[in-house]
Amino acid sequence: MPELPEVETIKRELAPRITGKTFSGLTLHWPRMAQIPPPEAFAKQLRGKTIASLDRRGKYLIIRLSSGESLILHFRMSGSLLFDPESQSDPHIRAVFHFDDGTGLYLRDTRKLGVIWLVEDESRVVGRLGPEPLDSGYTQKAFSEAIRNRSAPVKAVLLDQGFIAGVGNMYADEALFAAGIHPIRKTSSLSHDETRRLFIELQRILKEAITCCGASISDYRRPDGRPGEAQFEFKVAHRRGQPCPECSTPIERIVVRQRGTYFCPICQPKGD
DNA sequence: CCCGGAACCTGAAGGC
DNA sequence: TGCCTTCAGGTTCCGG
Repeated sequence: MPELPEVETIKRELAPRITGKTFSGLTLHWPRMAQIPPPEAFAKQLRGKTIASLDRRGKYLIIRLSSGESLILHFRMSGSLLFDPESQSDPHIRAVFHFDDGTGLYLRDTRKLGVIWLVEDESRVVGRLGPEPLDSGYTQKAFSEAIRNRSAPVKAVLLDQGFIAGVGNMYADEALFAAGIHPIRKTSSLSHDETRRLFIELQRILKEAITCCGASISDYRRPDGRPGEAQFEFKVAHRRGQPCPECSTPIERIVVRQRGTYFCPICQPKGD
């Protein structure tokens, strides 16, 4: 599931390979992925345009074109963006972005939930996102003040893309474990020290996952097809029943806001 | 406003 | 072994 570290990895590894290339066509095997413009107009609008730079906002990959437009992709649950893959007839390839030098970008997405846009105004797509957790301008003080103004379970607030951009299920669980906070604690009840620890640990977890090139727990792959390795650093995420690395207590799984949530009942006390 | 739930999807896993 | 059900989760939308 591509979250911030996975999309950041895609951006970093893809940028040197495709910057400067010109789109010559688009094959949409699953047309419904095209949001704006509609599928029948997408290829025509993209053809002939050149890639100026790559960027990321939250879990969105932004491919900026020299025309001023932006090609934006969201991988949702199972998407990967492969550059000239070995198996170009893979049945899970849902779209192919062709370049005029014969190379191409292949969007592989088993569950067909990924979406793409081609827009002049990026804010139509990413305009409601909250701050970037690794933005140097986003301070621990701003995070702490904002999160204490909410009253929902802290896990739910971390997943709210309008509160903070790019944090998904895996890294929310890892950050809460590292900060020693139970996922269903109300944010309004968190102490100043707890919100400070949460901010610091969230940043550390995300940075380390980027260093590991993301987590390949299911379909996610890097543009060259190799898996990431951040999943080997997980202490609670997807580790139900396995011993906590700190205290050996079995990791538990509960459901918070319809999402599987992994935590250590000893290291992350619920309190009252 | 806030929350729960459904829908979108398919492959894997679990139950009997 | 095999059929059927459930689950997985990012986002959006709908209803209470």
